[in-house]
Amino acid sequence: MKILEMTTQLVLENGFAGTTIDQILAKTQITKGAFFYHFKSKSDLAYYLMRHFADSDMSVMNRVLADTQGHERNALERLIAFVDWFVAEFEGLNEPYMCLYASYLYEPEQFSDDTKQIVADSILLWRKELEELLEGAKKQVPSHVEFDLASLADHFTVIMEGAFIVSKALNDPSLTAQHLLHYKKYLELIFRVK
Amino acid sequence: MKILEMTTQLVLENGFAGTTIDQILAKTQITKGAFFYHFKSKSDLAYYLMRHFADSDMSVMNRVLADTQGHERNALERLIAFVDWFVAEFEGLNEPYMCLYASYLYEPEQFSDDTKQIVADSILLWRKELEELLEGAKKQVPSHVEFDLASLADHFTVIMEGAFIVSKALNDPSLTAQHLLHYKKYLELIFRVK
DNA sequence: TTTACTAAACAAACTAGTTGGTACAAATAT
DNA sequence: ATATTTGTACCAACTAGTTTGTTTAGTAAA
Repeated sequence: MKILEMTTQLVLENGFAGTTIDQILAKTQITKGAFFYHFKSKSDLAYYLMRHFADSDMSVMNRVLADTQGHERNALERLIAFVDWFVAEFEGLNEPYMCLYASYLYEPEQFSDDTKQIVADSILLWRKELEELLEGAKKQVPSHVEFDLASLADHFTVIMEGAFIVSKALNDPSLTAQHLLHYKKYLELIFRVK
Repeated sequence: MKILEMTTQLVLENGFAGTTIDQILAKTQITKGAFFYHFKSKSDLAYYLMRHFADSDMSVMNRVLADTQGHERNALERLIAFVDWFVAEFEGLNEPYMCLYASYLYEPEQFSDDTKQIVADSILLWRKELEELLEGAKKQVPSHVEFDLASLADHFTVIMEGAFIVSKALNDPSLTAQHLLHYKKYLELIFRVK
């Protein structure tokens, strides 16, 4: 929905508490009446904003999983292709990407448990899917280095989120892709790819 | 200062825009008169809050740099000892650590350029010091893997910041140390330790 | 006598949310 | 086939409460 997408932009710039309904009205060109027709309250908006963001995020993840399914015979190649997709995606940006999960996590008192649960569930879904990719690679190429599957899966998300922050701090969008390449290199070293 | 430290806690829970001066007065047990005696405005507070946080951060970094100076003869050991210090530090926490840099970066419109510059400068100081540690290690143990010094230095900060977020999302303080151990393992693989 | 406050009242601006209405299309009744 | 009702989507103006910041008059101590 247009309102949700435009408001997400405002929230990423001002924080949720720092975004006023009047700002949303000015940006989306709707009236207060229309706003409260669609949302019971500002905190109701917070919930739908996060649902929308998480839905998009999950659908990107699933699309990339589907797109890399062609590599089925080679699990390690598929894992690398998955990471490469995001490298390419973030190489194409000309301003730092920002994530609504992180935005909400840095003002947690503003949100209901329901809303925060969406964040946790989304991150656990990234863990689950990456864990499967890693497991496949591990079976195919028994690694000489020991590692915990879930933790190495989370490490992808950790690097993404951290890269968004450092990119933003230094106003250098290219950093995100660079740090994903470190994750890729780490995997290659673990699986002793040449 | 007591006010700055307590207010930082409030800001990390509510965001800066979401923290009211009345909340600060309630928490610090000072009066409105005292608050405006110390700070010209709320945005003046934002600046001193960040200065205080960055000063603490830089002094931790410098203390750990000094503490690991005993390893001078072995640059790689010193680098690893530096990382290990933070692993130990974050292993000892029983609630997720949160960083004011990230907090400010996720509501950038709330702050003056001066304030945001402190964040950028601090991150660049981490880069500078880690770059030197990495350079020492590289000279000592010419690595078989190619890497960019600045980027691998930033990668430490990236992993820290990302780990704070994932720790917070899953409410698992132990994750931060785990992900720093991934950075350590990555360095060991790059420098073919073991 | 300057520094560091306290207590309380106050104002101007802002903010979330309400109210009472309109426009219009689809469903239902006559 | 026409009239009436119903529901959806919206608007403009208003209200109640909050928030930042000021002011004033006074206290305690170094």
